[in-house]
Amino acid sequence: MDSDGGPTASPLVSIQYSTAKTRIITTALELFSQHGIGGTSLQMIADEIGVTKAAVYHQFKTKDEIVVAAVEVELARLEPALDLAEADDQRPRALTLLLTQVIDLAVEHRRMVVTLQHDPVVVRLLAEHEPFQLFMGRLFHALTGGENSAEARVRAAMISMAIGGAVSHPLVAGLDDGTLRSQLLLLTWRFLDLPE
Amino acid sequence: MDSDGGPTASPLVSIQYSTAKTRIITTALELFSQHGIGGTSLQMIADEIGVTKAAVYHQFKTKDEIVVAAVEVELARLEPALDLAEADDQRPRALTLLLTQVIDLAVEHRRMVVTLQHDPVVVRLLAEHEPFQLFMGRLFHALTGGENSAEARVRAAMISMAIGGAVSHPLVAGLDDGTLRSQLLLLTWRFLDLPE
DNA sequence: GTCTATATGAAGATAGAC
DNA sequence: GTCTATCTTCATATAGAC
Repeated sequence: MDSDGGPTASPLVSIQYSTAKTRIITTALELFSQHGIGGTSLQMIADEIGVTKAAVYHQFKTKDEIVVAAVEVELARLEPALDLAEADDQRPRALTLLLTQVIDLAVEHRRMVVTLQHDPVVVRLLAEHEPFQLFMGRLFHALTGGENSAEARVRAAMISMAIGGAVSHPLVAGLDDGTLRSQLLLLTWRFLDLPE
Repeated sequence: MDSDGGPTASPLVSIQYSTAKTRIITTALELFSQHGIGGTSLQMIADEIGVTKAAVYHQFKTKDEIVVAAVEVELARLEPALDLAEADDQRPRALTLLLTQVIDLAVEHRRMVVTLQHDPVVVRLLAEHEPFQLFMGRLFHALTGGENSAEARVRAAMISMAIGGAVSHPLVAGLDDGTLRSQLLLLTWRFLDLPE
């Protein structure tokens, strides 16, 4: 698991992978969301695809590299919404836009979100991998509107955890996507005092 | 890791453990919060205490049993507050009481909360271990006030994840306990429209 | 309650052939 | 791009002595 110098840097922009790499990433994401990252072995990924471990290692030198690529693919989904929010100079509207997208994506990818937000391996990679740092910085800047008070920080932390955490909570497991989305929008707007 | 029939049932009331067991549980909790459960081996626990793996196995037959005991110890901290909330027939006051305690405990045990709320192993045990199920049922009944609408469910999920998730969020890592606690109280009250 | 010693399996990772 | 074969390390777990 631990490589010497950590994963090599790569930008957080939609990269084109070979079909073999793409199959591994897709499979890995599926398994990560089911078993967590620590609970997913390269053997499991290989078995699911129907190849050997060695074939997987031919595409990615370490497990960390697979995790980075997988997290990158998922995070990249937020990028268009983030770009839009940053381009908008009217604060409430930009925030509304961003959160709508975030909630849509979170609901759509329910099972994945908990891994991305809380898995210890992802947390470590987020801390080590500079492109992730920059991206999270942009995201939270957009969320706080540049404010840096204790209240702004706690509010941003709460709202991102509330959305990301709620979608995979047992209490809402029975709700269909539409209901969950509209309730999340409603309650998020109320929490942030945004115009509805 | 996987035992045949799952961990044996045991009630969620403060149980007295032998000093040897207590030492293992305390050490395990510390290591779990640092490395996650999957990232903590019995060897690490044994080394930290200064005994051998076999000595640990003498106290707990499987790793799952250690995890159950550890989670039980942490969850049990919420029990007095939950008892009080259930005994109170005035809804807003009971909820206020419960949440104040929850926030206090979450802030005090910041690093532990993320593991308890999101580690895949804990999630599995919560689903398998009946005493946990009952306890979480009580907790969410108290949170929703018995209401069962989609809005009540999403609100309860959001608020528990917002509190539990925010305390270990990088954005608030620099805040001292007092500041974090008061901001969480403020924002939680506002979110739930409770009297301040 | 703690130890030594050991069984068994699976993990991450590599070498080299096809 | 995939394979077989192999290496190393470490995990959970057990047996039996002190």
